[in-house]
Amino acid sequence: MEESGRRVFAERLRDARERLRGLTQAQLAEKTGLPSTSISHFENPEGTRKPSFDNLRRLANALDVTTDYLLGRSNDHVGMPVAENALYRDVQNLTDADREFAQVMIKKMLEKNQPKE
Amino acid sequence: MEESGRRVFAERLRDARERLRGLTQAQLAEKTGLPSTSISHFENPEGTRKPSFDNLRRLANALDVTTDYLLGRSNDHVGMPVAENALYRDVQNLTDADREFAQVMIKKMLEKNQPKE
DNA sequence: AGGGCACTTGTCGATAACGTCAAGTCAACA
DNA sequence: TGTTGACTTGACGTTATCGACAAGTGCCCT
Repeated sequence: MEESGRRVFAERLRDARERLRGLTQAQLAEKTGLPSTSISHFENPEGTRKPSFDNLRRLANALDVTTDYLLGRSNDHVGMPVAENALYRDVQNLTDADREFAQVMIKKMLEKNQPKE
Repeated sequence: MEESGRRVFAERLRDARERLRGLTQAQLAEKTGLPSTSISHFENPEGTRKPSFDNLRRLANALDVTTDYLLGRSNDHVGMPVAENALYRDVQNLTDADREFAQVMIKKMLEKNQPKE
C-alpha cells in the first residue's frame, strides 16, 4: 500500500550516477562527502536505507538532477528526461542576455540537425 | 554541521501551504497523514526537525509542489510546464551530444554570473 | 597466480527524526 | 467572560539513518 519509492530511488540514483554522469561510487562519494558504502547501500534495490534530508540534497547536487527525479516524482505522467530538467532549471537563473544567447544557439543546433523540411 | 536548506524548507512549506493552497496545518496533516504538530515543527524556522524521505514525499504530494522547491533547489514550485517555453521545447529535440554541450555552456554562464553554490 | 578496483553486505554505537501527548499562546467571537 | 480554532513548544520513548568498519564477491590485467 505504502509504496515509499525506495526502490525507484535506488534505481534512479544508480542510473544517474552511471548513465548520466559516468561516475563510480567512489567518485560520487567524493563529490558528496559521503562514504562510498553509503552510496552502495542507497543503490541496493532490496535495501532499506533511505537518504536523509541533507544526503538527498547532496546527491542531487552532485549529480545535478532534481530531487523529484531521484524520488520518482518527476516523470510520472510526462516522461521528462533528467538532463532537460536540470537544464531548464539552470536556464531560469540566467541573465536575460545570456538566456537569449542560449536560445539562439540552441536554435542553430536544431537547424544543423534538421537541414530541411 | 551546516544545515543549508533547513530554514528555506520551513519557509517554503509554510508558504506553499498558506499562500499556494490556502490550507491550515490540520488540513495539510489530514492530506499527508502526518500529525499536525509535525507540520508545525517543520514550519518553525528555528526548529531542528528535517523531514524524512517519506515525509518529504508526502508533503510535496499533498501540496502538489516539487520537492526541489521545498528544498530550496528550485525557485519554481511547478514541475515543468511545457507550455510557452520555446527553449524547453527546442532542447527536447536536440541530439544527446548537443544537449550535453548546451548544458555545459549554460552552466558556465551561470557560474560567471554567480560565483559558486 | 596475484593484486587492484568496483562494489556488496552486514554489524556497531551514536545521532536524528519519528508519533504522541500535554500544556501553552493568541486572536476571534458570542 | 468563556470558548473555540489555529498554532507553538517541549518532552517522552521508539525507530531509522548515520558514518565507520570488516569481510566479502567478481572481474580485469600483468
